[in-house]
Amino acid sequence: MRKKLSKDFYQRSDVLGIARELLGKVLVTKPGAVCCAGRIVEVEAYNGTADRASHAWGGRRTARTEVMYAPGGVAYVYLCYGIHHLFNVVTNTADIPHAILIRALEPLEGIEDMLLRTGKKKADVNLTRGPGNASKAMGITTELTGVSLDSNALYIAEDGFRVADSEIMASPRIGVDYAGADVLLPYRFFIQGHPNLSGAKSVNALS
DNA sequence: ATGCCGATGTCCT
DNA sequence: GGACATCGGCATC
Repeated sequence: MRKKLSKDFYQRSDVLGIARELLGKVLVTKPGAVCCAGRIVEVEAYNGTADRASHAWGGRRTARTEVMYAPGGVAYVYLCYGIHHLFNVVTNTADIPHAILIRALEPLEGIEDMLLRTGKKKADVNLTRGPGNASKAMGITTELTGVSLDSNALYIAEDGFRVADSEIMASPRIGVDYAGADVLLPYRFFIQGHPNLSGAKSVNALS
């Protein structure tokens, strides 16, 4: 059985710990008549105003990023490169703009609908590999930004699946070369060896 | 297997 | 005008 994560889960201050705990949890959407579900296997933490890779670096605040300053437990979905809808989870309390990017999923339910939405012919590892692909497969668009994660249309649940600490790896984040020294921060977390992982398969630093 | 390129909304200089 | 939390296709090794 699935149990939705509570607001308390998201509103804690340790964004790195929350990111790690999201591995193995189940993301559920209902973009149409059919529920879709995928297990989270890769995430990246964005550590608020102090993090040069974050949209909220230096306290920046725009119409797009406003939702990052909301209390934790809502979705932050933004358009990347004008094309891809990237799904993030907002964490911490009001005015502390922490967020966690969901980068890859293992498809569990609604795979036929995922294929229709993505236009892919086969459910291979690319279906939900990478943040743009994962969001597209799950039917997540910028229309869902600001939506509470206790909504029936979009939530994250615990289903008893356990990820051992020894399976959890950390590495620098992907695609943030502009972030100065923060490029090197090991804020990407993933389940070791999982087939749906994005980025370089080979060299992945230990956590 | 690796690399370049185009698509293109939002934000920044 | 340029950069960007990306991806797939096509060219080349």
